[in-house]
Amino acid sequence: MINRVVLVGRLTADPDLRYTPNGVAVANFRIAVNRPFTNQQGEREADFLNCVIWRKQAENVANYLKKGSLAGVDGRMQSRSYENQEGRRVTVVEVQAESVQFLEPRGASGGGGSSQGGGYSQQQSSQSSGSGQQNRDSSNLNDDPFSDNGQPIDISDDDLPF
Amino acid sequence: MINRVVLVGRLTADPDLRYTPNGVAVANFRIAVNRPFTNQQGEREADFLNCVIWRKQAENVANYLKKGSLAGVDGRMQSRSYENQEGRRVTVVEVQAESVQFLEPRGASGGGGSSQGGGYSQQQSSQSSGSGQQNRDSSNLNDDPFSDNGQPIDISDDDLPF
Amino acid sequence: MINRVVLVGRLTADPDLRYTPNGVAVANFRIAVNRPFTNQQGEREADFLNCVIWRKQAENVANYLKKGSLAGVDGRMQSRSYENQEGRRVTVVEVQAESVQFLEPRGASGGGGSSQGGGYSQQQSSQSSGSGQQNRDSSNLNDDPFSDNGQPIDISDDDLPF
Amino acid sequence: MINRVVLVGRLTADPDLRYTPNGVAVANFRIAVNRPFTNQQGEREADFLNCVIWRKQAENVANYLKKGSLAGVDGRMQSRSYENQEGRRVTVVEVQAESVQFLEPRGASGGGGSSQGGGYSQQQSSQSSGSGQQNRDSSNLNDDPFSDNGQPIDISDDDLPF
DNA sequence: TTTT
DNA sequence: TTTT
Repeated sequence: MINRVVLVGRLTADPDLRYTPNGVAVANFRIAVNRPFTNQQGEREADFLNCVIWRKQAENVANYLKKGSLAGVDGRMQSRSYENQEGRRVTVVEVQAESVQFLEPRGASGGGGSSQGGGYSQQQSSQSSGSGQQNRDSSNLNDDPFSDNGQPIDISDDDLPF
Repeated sequence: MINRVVLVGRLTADPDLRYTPNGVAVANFRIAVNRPFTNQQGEREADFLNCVIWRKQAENVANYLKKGSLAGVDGRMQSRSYENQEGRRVTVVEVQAESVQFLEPRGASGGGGSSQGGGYSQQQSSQSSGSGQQNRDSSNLNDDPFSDNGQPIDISDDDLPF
Repeated sequence: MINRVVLVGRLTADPDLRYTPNGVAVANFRIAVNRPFTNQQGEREADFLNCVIWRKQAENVANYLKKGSLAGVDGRMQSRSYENQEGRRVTVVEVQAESVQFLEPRGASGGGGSSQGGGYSQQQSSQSSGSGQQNRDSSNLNDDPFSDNGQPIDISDDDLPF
Repeated sequence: MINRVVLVGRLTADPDLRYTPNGVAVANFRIAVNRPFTNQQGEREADFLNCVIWRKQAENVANYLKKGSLAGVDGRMQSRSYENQEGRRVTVVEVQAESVQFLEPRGASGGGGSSQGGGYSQQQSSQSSGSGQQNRDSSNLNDDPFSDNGQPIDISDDDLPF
C-alpha cells in the first residue's frame, strides 16, 4: 500500500549511530520541520520528527550530519508499539528513511554540533529499505526509544527484514 | 519547509467527528497501511497512522468512510506534545490531511462499520489545511487524544490557524 | 536528489507489455488523474501521465490492470529527450514507477478493457527501480514513444542500469 | 485524485517571470534533479523538469532563485497538449508548484546566474494553487512553451481557475 | 486496542 | 527536551 513521506528540515541533535549484535548499522536522528504558517500568537512552530536509517547510509548520516544540518528525507511512516513502565501502551511513529540528502553546502557548519561538514551528496538505500522493530531492552527505565543514548541496542538481526 | 505525506490504507474504525466550541468540524480517523514486505515470521505487518481533517471534509469523511473503508490521504506529518497523568511528556505524531480520497467503489461495504458507502469522490482542502493543537481537557483521565470518544473537544477556535 | 511522485488514477488504455532483447519485461501505461478543481467552464479536467514499470511488476500490471482500472503509483519523474522526424528535439516526461497498487476490488471490471480483474494487491520493486532510456527505433515513423504498439522495442540491455 | 510531486534540484537557468493581461504573475523555471544511480557508462544523469508557479510566489522565485540555485518543489504533475507548426500534437508535462523552498544559504551564489542570493525561506501557496493552461501564441515559431522568452503570454485570466 |  |  502507498506510504510515502518526504521531509526537509534541520537536525535537532547529532545523529545517534549504533550497531545490532550482528553488526548492522542503524542511525536515529530527529529533524525539525518548520510549519508554513504561524500560530495564533504569530509564532512559527515546527514539527519534530524521528527518523531511522540503516546500514551504509546510517554511517554516512553519522559522519556528515550534525545538530543543525539541513537534510532531506524520503521514506515511509512507520508505527511501533510498546509498553512503558506504567504498563501503558505507547505508540511511536517514526520515519523509516530510504534515502537522505545532505543539503548543507560542503564545508558549512550548520549548528552547535561536533562532526565534519556535509556536502550535497545523497545516500540511496540499496534495498527498498528496512524495518526497525527496535525491540529495545524493556528493562530500560527510559521508554523513549530515541533517548536511550549510550547503550548498544538489543535488536536481534532476526528481526531485520533483509 | 517540505513536509509531505501520502498514504493509502483502510480505516481501523469509524471516523470520530467532533466540533470545536465555535462549530468547526474536525474528524479523527486511523488507517492501517500494509507494509510491502513480510517480517521474519513471514507475516505482513501494517502501520497504524492517525489522521486529522477539518471543516467540510471532516463531515464528508464522517459520512462516507467507515471501518474498513479504503482511503487515500495527502497531507503533512505533525507532532504534538503533552504531559500524561504520570507527568511523562508524550509526543504524538499524526497526519494533518489536506485531502482525502474515497477509494471504495460506490455502494461497497468495506467492513464491519455502520455508515453508508463511499464512492471514489475526493475532498480537497480549501486552505492549505489546518493545525490541530487539540488541547483537549487536561483533566481527562485518558491521555490518548485518539480515544476520548464521546465528549466534545475543548479547542478554542483561537487555536486554529485559519 | 529527492524526486518523488505519487499518483492515483485510472488507466486510459490497456497496459502495453514488451520485452527487451534480453528478455526484461517493461510495461507502459497511461493514467488519468482528475484535477481537484474545475476549470473556467465548470468542467473537471484530468492530467494524463505516462508511466513505465519493469520486470515482474510489469507483467503483473499487464495481467491485472486494464483500461479503466484504478491504480496507485509511487515512483520518480523522469525526462527523456529525442529528435523527431522534423529534426525537432522533443522532451518526454514520464513516471518511472517503483511500485503500483491495484485499487480495483477483486472481480471488478473498471472500464472497456479486455483482461481479468484486479484485486487490491500491491507490487513492490525489488530494486530501487530502473531507468528506461527507451531508445526506440529512430526510423520509426511515429515519434510518440507511447504509441509504437506492436513492434519489439530496441533497447539494449546494456542501457538498463540494473 | 491523488497527484503529488516533491523535487529537490538546481535551476538550469534563471526563472522566467511574466504577467497575464490581468496582471497575475507566473514564473516558469526548470530544475535538474540528479538521479540516484549511474548509467551503463558510469555517468550520473539528471532529469530536467519544468515547473510553474503563480502569483506572489512567482515573484519571490524570480527574485531569489537564479541559475544554479538549489530549490525544493512541492506540487502536482500537470499535462498540457497543443499542436505544433507541423500539425503534430505535442503533450507537455510540467509541475504546478504549490510551494517552493529556497535551499541556498543566504548570500550563496549557486551558479552562473545573475540575480541576488536566496535564503532558506519558503513560499506557500495561498490557494491550493493554480492551473497554467498557457495557451501561448500558436503563431509562435517555437513550440517549446519553455523557450518563448521575451513576449508577454496570451493567457486570458478567464483561464485561471482561481 | 487495530484494516482487507 | 528541540533546528535556522
